[in-house]
Amino acid sequence: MSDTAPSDHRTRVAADRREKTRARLVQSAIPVFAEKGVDASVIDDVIAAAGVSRGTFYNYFQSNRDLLIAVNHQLGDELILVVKETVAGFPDPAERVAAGIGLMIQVTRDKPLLARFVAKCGLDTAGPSSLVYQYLADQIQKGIDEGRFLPCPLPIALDMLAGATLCAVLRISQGGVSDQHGPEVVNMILRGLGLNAQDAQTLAAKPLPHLDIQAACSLMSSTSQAQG
Amino acid sequence: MSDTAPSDHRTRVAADRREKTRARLVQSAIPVFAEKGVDASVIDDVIAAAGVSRGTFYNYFQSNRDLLIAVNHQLGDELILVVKETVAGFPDPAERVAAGIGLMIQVTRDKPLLARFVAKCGLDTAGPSSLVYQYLADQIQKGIDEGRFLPCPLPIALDMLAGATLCAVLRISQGGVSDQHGPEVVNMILRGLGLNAQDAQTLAAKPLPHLDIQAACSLMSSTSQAQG
Amino acid sequence: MSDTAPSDHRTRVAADRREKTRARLVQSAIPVFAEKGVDASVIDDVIAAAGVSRGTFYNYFQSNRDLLIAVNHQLGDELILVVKETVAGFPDPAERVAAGIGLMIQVTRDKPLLARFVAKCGLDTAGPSSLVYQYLADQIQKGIDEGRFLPCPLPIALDMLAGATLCAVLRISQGGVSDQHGPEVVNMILRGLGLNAQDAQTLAAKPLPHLDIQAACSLMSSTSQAQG
Amino acid sequence: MSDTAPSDHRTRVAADRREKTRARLVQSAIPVFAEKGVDASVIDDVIAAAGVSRGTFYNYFQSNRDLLIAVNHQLGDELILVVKETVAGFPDPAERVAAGIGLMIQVTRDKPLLARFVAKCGLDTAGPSSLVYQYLADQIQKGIDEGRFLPCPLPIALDMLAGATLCAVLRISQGGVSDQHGPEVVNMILRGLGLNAQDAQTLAAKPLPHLDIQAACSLMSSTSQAQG
DNA sequence: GATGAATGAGGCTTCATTCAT
DNA sequence: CATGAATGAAGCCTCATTCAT
Repeated sequence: MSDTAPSDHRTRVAADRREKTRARLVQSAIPVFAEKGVDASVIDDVIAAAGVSRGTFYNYFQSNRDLLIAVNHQLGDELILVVKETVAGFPDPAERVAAGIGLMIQVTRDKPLLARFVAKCGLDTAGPSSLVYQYLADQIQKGIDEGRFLPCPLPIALDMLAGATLCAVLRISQGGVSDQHGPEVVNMILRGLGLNAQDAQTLAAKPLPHLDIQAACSLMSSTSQAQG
Repeated sequence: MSDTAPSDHRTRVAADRREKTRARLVQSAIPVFAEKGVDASVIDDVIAAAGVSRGTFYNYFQSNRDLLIAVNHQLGDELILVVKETVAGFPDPAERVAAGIGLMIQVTRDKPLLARFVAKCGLDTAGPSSLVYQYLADQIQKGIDEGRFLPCPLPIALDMLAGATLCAVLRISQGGVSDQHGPEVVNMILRGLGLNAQDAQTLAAKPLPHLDIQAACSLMSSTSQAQG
Repeated sequence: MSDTAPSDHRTRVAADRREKTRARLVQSAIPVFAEKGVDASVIDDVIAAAGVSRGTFYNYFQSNRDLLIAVNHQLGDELILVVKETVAGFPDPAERVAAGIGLMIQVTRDKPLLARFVAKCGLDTAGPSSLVYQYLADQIQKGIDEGRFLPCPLPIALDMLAGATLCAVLRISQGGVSDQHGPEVVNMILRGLGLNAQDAQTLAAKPLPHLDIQAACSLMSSTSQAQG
Repeated sequence: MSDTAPSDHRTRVAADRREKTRARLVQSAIPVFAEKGVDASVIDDVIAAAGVSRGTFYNYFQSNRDLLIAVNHQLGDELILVVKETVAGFPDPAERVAAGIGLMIQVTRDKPLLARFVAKCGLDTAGPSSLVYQYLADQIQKGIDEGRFLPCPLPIALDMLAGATLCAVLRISQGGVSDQHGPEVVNMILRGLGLNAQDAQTLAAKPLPHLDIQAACSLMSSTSQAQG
């Protein structure tokens, strides 16, 4: 009967198991990178946290660096995707940017572990090849085209935006910032992009749309667990 | 006794030699940190470059970290001091900030080694305790008080400024940026701080004052040597 | 019962498949041993080449070593058997030895893979227990008894013979030897065994009988394939 | 006073220490290679035997292989040199070869450790670049030129000679050979090279000259110690 | 029988640091 | 003070072997 495709069954079961173990490793890696940084020796901690053997790690990742890339992909790209969808409804590119940055900062406020991860790994991680850069570049270009932002070379706008956000997250990860931190950062960035003070203020102060992060990001559950 | 004088002499000679060896070590460390980053294994390369023995290194620095701190102190603080003096003549705080950031970016353009060092070590290094942060905070506060900048929490302004500048330097360290890169960055930062577009543009476009960096920074000679 | 026949059939089919998989493994192992040597890590390469899973390997061989033994058996013993048959027609033991060694060297010339295998594994493999030693001992003893060879302790003759041949094969495996290499080696060995220079020369120069190696050795096909 | 050249003194003391440690490592390595073979993992045993730390090993040798090369150099080249001198007095190249091989075999009989080393590492070790090959090639060529040996390609003579000797040593290392083993091997080799049976027999039977091996070979003491 | 994920012992290598000279 | 050999903890990585499916 069900003997028809035993190899198919076995194959699928194996693939499932593989995927699960891989996910366990990636998830376990986040707090470790968050604590020790990009260049640290990480494998021992990760396999301990994931509860797998040393050898198993090397069945999935060739190195430290490989693992970091996987984590970045999952964290970074999943995050940007959900933010992107959430702000897609806004017709004004300036508002999309404002809400996008605001949401990013909000998420890191809610998930201290994530904040620390970004603080430790952000620069090495969020290189120009990442989705974040791609997406932001698009938005800024549109904003310039539509006359919302003042014309300027994209890289410079991106750097300002990314740099300011990164430093903000860094500060958040060290604790003790007010609820207004996010909006203030957004405000300043918008002015930098060329909005007048009034518009920047107004956009930055708008309530953020709801972000269903659990639904979108496989890794978020663990990050909140790990830090309450 | 008659021992006083010769002993003094010997002491002074010894102190001189001590200082020289220490300087050699610090200088040799810069390219190594610039190439390998903050967390890398560094001592072997440094002592090789400085031409001293392993043991000697530990006569001057207790550890890796110690050395990095020394390098940062020398590079960062010396740099900020000379910039500070150079821009002290401007009565307008906005212009002081503009010229200051412009000069910083200019220096990293002229000294690729320095750019790489900042790119690799900047975040770890230029913490809020550094002179840079102290000085900038002052300037921004004054700018706000004098109505040149829009009011905002200092940390946020500092983060934007530092983040944008750091990312700019990072980009410079990777090469291929135009001569207008610095001014554009300054322009955007000034707008972020609250200048209107016209003023920001004007200030950012002003020619930078001359910076006699050789005179001020003991380490600059080596950095330029190493990179032509 | 009526179960007898189908079960027999199934059994036979299963046994066939077993034998086939085992042969695939042994064959795949030859180039790996030839390249990496006796002590190297081998299993991964072998199962990859054979296209079977890790687990399957252990259904056939208990260990690395087991596999090597199987390969040796197949390669060594099959080879000696066909050589033995081929030279069985010669009445003169000296001629049997001459032709035997000549054929061995010829085969390694034609099959570089085999040469490399012998070069890497020969000493470990061709111990005194192997068929080769058994057979050669017989022949030499007969040669002594018939007065063709000078009397001497068998082990010494065997060592000289095996050592000279092994080194010759090693050299062949490194390439660049002339067609006369085999005959010259045989010539020298025969002299060592006690033939006079003239007889040695004559026997060594005789054309070798044809050896139908494909017919006799299950593994030869693959070895030639692998090396063209 | 003696303070004139303190650095010279220090330097020499250090160099002495270095040389001693290196020698300890090389010596300790011989029995390990002899027991475990060329390809084995050897470092742990060697450092244990030498009583140095893991790190120290890497101060002297980059790898397993490096160490083997050093051992070979010391053992092989020192041995060939002393043998060479010992037989230099004989005017007849055939006698030089006979005595040389005889001495080699004798030494391995007297030093079981050495025999086992050669047995395990000989083929990998005594490549054509070694002094042994160089020296033997010279002798054989001279023998041919003087008409003592029959003309033949040098590589073939070398291979026969080396192969036969190597196998003889292998057998010796397994124990239980008679005192006549050496002479018999020499006898057969000489015949192979083209001496007539009578001359070969006579030369092989001659008593060997005395070899003061302790005096010549720095490592011999330890090898005999280690094996009584 | 076949599969392949998981294992973990075993070996390798680096490098900050110490210390006798 | 300078030297540089020695240290050894700390990480890295491989691969023969097991075992649930």
